[in-house]
Amino acid sequence: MHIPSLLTERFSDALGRCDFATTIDHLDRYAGMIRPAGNPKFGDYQSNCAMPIGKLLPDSNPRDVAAQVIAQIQLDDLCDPPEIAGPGFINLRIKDSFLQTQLKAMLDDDRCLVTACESPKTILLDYSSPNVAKPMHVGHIRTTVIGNCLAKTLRFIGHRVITDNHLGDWGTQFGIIIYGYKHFGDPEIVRQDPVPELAKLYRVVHQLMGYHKSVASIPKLESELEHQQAEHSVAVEAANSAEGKDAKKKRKAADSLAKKISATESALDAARKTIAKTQSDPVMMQRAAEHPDISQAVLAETSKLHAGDAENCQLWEQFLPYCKDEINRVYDRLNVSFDYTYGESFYHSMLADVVADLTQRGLASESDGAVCVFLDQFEAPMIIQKRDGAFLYATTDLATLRYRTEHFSPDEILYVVDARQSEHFEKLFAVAELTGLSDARLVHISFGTVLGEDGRPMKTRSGSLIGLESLLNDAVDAAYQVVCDPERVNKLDPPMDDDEKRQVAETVGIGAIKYADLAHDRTSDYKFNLSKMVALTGNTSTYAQYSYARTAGILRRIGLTEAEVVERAKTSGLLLNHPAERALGLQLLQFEEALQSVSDNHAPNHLVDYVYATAETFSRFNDQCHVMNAETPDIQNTRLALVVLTGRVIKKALELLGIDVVQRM
RNA sequence: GCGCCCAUAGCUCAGCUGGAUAGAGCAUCGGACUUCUAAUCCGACGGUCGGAGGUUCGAAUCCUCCUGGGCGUGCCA
Repeated sequence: MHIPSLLTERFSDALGRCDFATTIDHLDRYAGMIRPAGNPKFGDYQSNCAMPIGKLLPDSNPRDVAAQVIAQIQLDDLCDPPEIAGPGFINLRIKDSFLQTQLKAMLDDDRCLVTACESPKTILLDYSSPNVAKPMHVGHIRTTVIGNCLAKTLRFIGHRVITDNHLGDWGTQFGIIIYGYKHFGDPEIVRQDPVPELAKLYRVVHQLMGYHKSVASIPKLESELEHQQAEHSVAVEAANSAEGKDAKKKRKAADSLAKKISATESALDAARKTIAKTQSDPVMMQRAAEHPDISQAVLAETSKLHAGDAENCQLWEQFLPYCKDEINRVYDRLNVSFDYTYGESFYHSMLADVVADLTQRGLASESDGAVCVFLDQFEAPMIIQKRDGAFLYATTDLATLRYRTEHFSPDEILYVVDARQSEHFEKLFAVAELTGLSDARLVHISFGTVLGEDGRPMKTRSGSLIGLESLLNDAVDAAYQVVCDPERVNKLDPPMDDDEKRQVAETVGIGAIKYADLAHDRTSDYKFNLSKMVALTGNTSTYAQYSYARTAGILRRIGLTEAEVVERAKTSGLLLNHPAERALGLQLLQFEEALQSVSDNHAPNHLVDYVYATAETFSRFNDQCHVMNAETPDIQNTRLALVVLTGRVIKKALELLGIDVVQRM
């Protein structure tokens, strides 16, 4: 049920019958100018087509155009008589009888009256794609949650969706683990308890690498800082002695130097912290002394792996399943899954061929020892093979694109990846175009950064990234505080046992993080605020989940199953008597509009907005329209039907967002 | 230097691709529970949409410039 589409058809017909039909091009563009009414007093929808058409006609005005359209349009079954307002708006109010008929039909439809799209496409979604062997952190939330939501929504709309988690399973992080295992590992412990042990080995080697890197960087940073400070004082003097426009310019230059100084200072600070962390631990200090060239050694282990060294390949094969277990634990908890998990390693054998192919066709060429694809639009080329012969992620992405094109022939490929990589994707898409690698529509679904309270990318106090699991735990703990608040829980009969409490806390806590992420516009950064996310009030998952629980509670209380409610409503019919009933009914029929908008714009926040609006409309209904004390049986049946439909729609919408519901909370 | 992105209420954010008086949520203040869970509902307060021009019936939205922030920028991913 997509009411604007219905209205668009009617307007299309009407416009075609108007006097100006032959003089105006693209009439359908104007027919489609249907929007929800800006204000309830104007009705439910409005058409804005008369204004632009009026502008195109020399001896006519928008209100005349609107009058002519209204004279031609056939809307009797759908709307009350349309009204012209303001400069030429056509205001439309949906007939109650239409809403009632549709809601009745909705009772029998497990798709909540969302029709499958007419021209399904094959859409491949690339999302999540963490590096295995490395703990998942806060940065993985967005790609995972947004990708999951888009995949579910597009699939529900009727597209053929293929999800592929492009794991980083072939990079330096494996060199790290292999090195750690060889030097600090205990085969027995790894055998018995592989997942935490490998994670520990990763942390140890990573810390040692960080330590040496920081030690090496300090003198450089210090001299850089000195240099910058000298430059700065010169610049300040120059600014002070200059006049007019010149002074302003020089002042600006000085300010930009000051900014560079503070950046260098914070880099120094971070390096010192890293060093201090290792220095405070005698065991680690000794290891650091014993492994001075650890970074190079790790790279060497990685190269050996890539070159097919027997021992390293065997270790990689041994460790990979455990690393996958580790991330799968998080996916299980997030309730996220993929059709395919071809990691980077899967494409390893195809990389040389990609380079050879492009070189042979004259599209790639050697430059400074590296193999590059030069693109007119970009200053820097896309490098596909390093001077030392190693391949890069650009190479892997090309190989991946070729494989996906050959095996899935997708109409579209969506890459759900951080906005900071947009230039990489522009280049990748340009190369794909240049080389004819794929005819699919390639889209970078970019997203902003998760920031801390201070507006800086979210980090722990010591400067490291925040682990995803601990974040989830915090959210669940916070949710538990709410769920177990005795004042609330005591109202429930029968009382909640510990098991149910824990389950509700898990569902609410995980939901809170996902919901808050999806609620923001995909492309903007947002500040992560746990206490707001699990808050009891406002636009949170808690509110939506609570609304669902209320619908379930009403049915429980009245002692009827969904099927029984549906049966009753079908025999007695649906009559919208109260404004709150009507508002809720209309809201429920707008589900497809929300999903369409998510799909058109790859914008999950539009679905969040819809969920919130639905929950809000239900709360208002719940406040004003009592079900048990309804004046007549027919009124009660109508309200029960609305309760059931609301429950279904909220549950389905949350499901598409990747969020579960509970029966009571 | 070059490129991309951003600036909306005290705070956190929307704003459906140019439409009517710019909206939510927090926060603040004031109302509403003998009734299906008050995690609710109803009001009030709060904005020169960073600034200046331009495009037109009409601009937070499109164009130009300015200011202030963020990110990226030849061998990491």
